[in-house]
Amino acid sequence: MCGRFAMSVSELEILQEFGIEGEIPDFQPRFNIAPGQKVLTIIHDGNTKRIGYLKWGLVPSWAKDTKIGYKIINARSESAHEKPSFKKLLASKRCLILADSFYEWKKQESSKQPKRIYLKNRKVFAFAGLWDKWQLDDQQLFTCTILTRKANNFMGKIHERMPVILPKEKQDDWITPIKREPSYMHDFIENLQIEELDAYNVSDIVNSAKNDCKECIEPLLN
DNA sequence: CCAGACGTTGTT
DNA sequence: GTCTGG
DNA sequence: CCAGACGTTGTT
DNA sequence: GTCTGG
Repeated sequence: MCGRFAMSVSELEILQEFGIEGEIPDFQPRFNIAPGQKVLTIIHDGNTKRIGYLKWGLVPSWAKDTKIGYKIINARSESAHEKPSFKKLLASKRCLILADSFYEWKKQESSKQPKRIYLKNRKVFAFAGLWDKWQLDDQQLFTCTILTRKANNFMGKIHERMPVILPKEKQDDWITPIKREPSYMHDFIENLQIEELDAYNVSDIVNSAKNDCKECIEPLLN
């Protein structure tokens, strides 16, 4: 699963890495992003690639209220193409969710050790995400969820599952403004090459989402 | 047909 | 135990 | 994901 | 909105 991550690189690095023009409103590096918070994302609206924020935790357009969002922070990529809640989003509401690392808590006998996982090349990357727009009267809400898959060999040492990370050369493909068959997107994900990952232990200061500070991403000594 | 769920992870 | 907040 | 709250009525 | 269960 993926329930916490970081996006601590500079604005300039993001603009360059994802080929975006202009600037990012309210930009700030984040060290401890939790469900329910805004996350930096890129979509293609048919004309241009747009960078902006979505709230993490999917609230489908049909939801009667927004409470469901707290639960749908991930979507299983193995079955998303046949689930009523995700099928249509997979066809036409795909987004990049920007990150430079994510956290997993490895279970020990009686405790949990938080770990920071990042690309071996240490670059900023993109999770494969789905988004939706929810509306009721004059309220509207744009939300997203992170697709997951079975852990690869490396991640398996830490956790059963892992987020879907898009290799750089597949990012534009993922957000192409063309409607795709859900099963096509399922195969697309299944055939992705999983990036080389690395990990280190971090302080349990990261446990509390109130601590959005640099110490969260620093290697734990001893 | 209508009613009711629609999700994930981890744990039991 | 379950829900909310971060 | 984890942490922390979770309730009412009446009185101050 | 769309799918499943009855």
